[in-house]
Amino acid sequence: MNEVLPKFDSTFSIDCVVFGFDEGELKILLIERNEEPFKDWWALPGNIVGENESLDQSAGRILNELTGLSNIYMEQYYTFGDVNRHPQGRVVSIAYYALLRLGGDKAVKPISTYAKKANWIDVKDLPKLAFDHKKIFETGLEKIKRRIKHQPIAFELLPEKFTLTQLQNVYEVIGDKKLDKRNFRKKMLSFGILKDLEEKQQGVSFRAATLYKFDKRKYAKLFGKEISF
Amino acid sequence: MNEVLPKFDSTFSIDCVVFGFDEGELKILLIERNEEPFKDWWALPGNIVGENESLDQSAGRILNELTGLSNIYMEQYYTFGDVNRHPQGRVVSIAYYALLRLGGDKAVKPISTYAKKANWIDVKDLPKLAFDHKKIFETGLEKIKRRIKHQPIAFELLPEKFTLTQLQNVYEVIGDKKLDKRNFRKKMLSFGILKDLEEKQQGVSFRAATLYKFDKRKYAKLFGKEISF
DNA sequence: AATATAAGGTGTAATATTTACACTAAGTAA
DNA sequence: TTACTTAGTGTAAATATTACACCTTATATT
Repeated sequence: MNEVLPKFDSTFSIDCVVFGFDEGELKILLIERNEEPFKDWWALPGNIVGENESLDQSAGRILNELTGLSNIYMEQYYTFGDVNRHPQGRVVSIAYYALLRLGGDKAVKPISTYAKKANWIDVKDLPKLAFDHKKIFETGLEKIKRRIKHQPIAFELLPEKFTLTQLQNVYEVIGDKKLDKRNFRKKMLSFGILKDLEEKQQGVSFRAATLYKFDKRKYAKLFGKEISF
Repeated sequence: MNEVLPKFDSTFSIDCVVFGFDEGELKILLIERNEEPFKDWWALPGNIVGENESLDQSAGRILNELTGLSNIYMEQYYTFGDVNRHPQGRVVSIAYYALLRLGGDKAVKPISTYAKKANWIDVKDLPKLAFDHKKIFETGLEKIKRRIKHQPIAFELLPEKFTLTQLQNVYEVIGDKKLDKRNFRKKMLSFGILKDLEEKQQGVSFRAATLYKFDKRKYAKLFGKEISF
């Protein structure tokens, strides 16, 4: 930065790819737009960054307005800045993905005041999206596909207590590949980052599975050692 | 984006961490600032994004102005947007790392008109940096440390024709860890992405090593298979 | 021309990891 | 009691990783 700050018509926004996992399906939250441009189109939730907000704060706010939840797991992953990506002017958009637990106790219902309509939609069955949101989504999906191989993000998509089969399911759906049950369990348990809760699933037909939770402390101690799926 | 675009005093810039590798040392390009704020401090090369420039174009331009080179390997890796990161107003900065070949035929000399002074400085011996550039640098270094394990970016730091020892050196310096010569060669060659040029180094004292080049076509064919160091 | 020097280049055995594969156990529902 | 559905488990073969030391080759020196 070698000049005094020049100003021209430009601004920046956040767009969020909010992933949720439910019954073996990976979904994202889409909203139906109420305003031009792209009125009535489906779009990623997003908004302009406030004057006194950091990017992370802004993303957190958007997610909170949309879901009522705070402390959602969230990572910034790429910034989209093509000149003409927004028909009304230069808008650079910083993209975040968020991961959240759909299944389990409480289902997440998008808050209707945020947009005309908001729905969970299976990533395999997405409608056309406004702006360059298709590209933003695809980049985000690629990102979590890579990241799940080396970082413990799968747990963010599951309820706190989960079964090994559920966990395997997350890996299978995101990696788009069936995995061997015995090998999956052996490897996953070998990392030593799961805590056996010595507790069984409730309210299922048929044999109940053992519940586990992700052990953050033990994961932190791996420091440096790579986990790899 | 649900409103008409609001405007307030804000802008965005690009900052670049330009890595170069030479004789076993990993360096970055720093400039000495000529203006307030942080006059006379060392900083990452960067600039405001032009009105009609995409982010990638802007980063390319900055690197071209600085080095005279185009087609430098470059990746956007993170966007920094804390409210007070720039003392003169809200500036969101999109960070890129660039990798370039210092060694070999032609040394890269930073162009002096770009800044009062520009130097290659060993990453192990960096001065204090302006703004939040230390954090930007550290994030970038982390990024390439991770990325070099799974993507063929090491070659970008070497001349087109290189020896296996030089390549091993890149991995050792970036990974901050000595590697076994025989194992390194075995594994690297096993990927089948290096082309043996059947040609020897010139002008070295002592036994000349075989030269290789990175074979992009073969790498592209690996599609999906992961390379892993 | 003989010798010293410095880096290049190579193989193998021990260990660890990954893969492929199929049955029994447990709990629910009819 | 039986049928159904998912949970849970072990082993052998193949592959990948690690640890490790010496000879080769080209140049520089005497």
